[in-house]
Amino acid sequence: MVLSKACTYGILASLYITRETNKKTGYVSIGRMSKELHISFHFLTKILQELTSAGLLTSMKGPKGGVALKQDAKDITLLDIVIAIDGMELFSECLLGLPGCGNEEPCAVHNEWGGIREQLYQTFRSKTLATTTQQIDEQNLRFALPELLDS
Amino acid sequence: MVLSKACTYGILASLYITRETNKKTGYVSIGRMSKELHISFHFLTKILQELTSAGLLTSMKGPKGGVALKQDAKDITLLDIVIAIDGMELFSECLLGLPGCGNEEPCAVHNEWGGIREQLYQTFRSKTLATTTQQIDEQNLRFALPELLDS
DNA sequence: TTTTTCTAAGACCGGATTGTCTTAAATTAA
DNA sequence: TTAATTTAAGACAATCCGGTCTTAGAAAAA
Ligand code: FES
Ligand code: FES
Repeated sequence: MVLSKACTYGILASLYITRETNKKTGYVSIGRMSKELHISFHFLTKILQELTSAGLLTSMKGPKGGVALKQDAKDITLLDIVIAIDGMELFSECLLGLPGCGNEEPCAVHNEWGGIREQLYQTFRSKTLATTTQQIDEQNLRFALPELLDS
Repeated sequence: MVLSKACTYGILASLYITRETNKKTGYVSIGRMSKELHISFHFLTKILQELTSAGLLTSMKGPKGGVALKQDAKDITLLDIVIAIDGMELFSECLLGLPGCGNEEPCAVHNEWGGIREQLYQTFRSKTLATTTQQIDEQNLRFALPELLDS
């Protein structure tokens, strides 16, 4: 898996928060969010805490509490979220697992991987929460896990 | 990590076997290989068994035994090795972890990820053990883990 | 003030991956 | 035939990740 599950959940949750913020002001309840995205409440809470301590979200306890974007949606990129949860490794590591990926000691796939990795980086960097939620609305894109039906 | 550690070891080992085969004929000792690549002998053995049962390698027990390529080095691609160990998931999964990646129900990064994923696929597919070892020799590329120095 | 509704924090468990070890079996060499 | 060398197979431990649960603490509502 390219991104950890925690990271994908963090992205989906951030998009959800952005969309809710567009509708009404105030904090978004984690409980409600976990139900609508079909993500475990406690697990989601842990992930959002990471985003909060990374300075991307703010939180408020108590009734009417929840989480909210700390910055404007157009100033937070998907890259910010990826880095906050998974770190920078994806964008600096050798595809063959050799230590110290770089042009000094390239491995057999370094040339190709360097370019691909850069595209991945620019993709995340160019997508802000604002532009991405706009695309979701305009093109009816998916941004939530499906309801899991117990057999 | 994009590829599992087992998968990167499998690629490095396959390249090693190919290079040794170019020098002399016969089987390549796993014990010697594990020493030169600095990969745990038993772990490497397990990985090579997977490649053997996938039909990419053959093995022989006893003195003068070891592993050898089952097919010609120009007929085995890095993609064959990746698929044998990690499977096809990398090349079909949604970057945001949503089930059923496809054009019918795209997520917010599907367009970009689709192209990037395809480049990754074609990179592995276009590199055979023969062409890759040739590049390694011509360009002095890395293909082994560094010796780990115990502090 | 008291209760209710929330997030914060962290202990805890299960499964997958990584890595080690032991034993068995096959082949060669003495 | 016997001993040495090598892979095969699988048990086993350690670590990480995903996920659950419990308790604490803050804020609002009653
Ligand atoms: S050294 Fe391997 S990808 Fe850069
Ligand atoms: S649906 Fe997400 S990458 Fe294809």
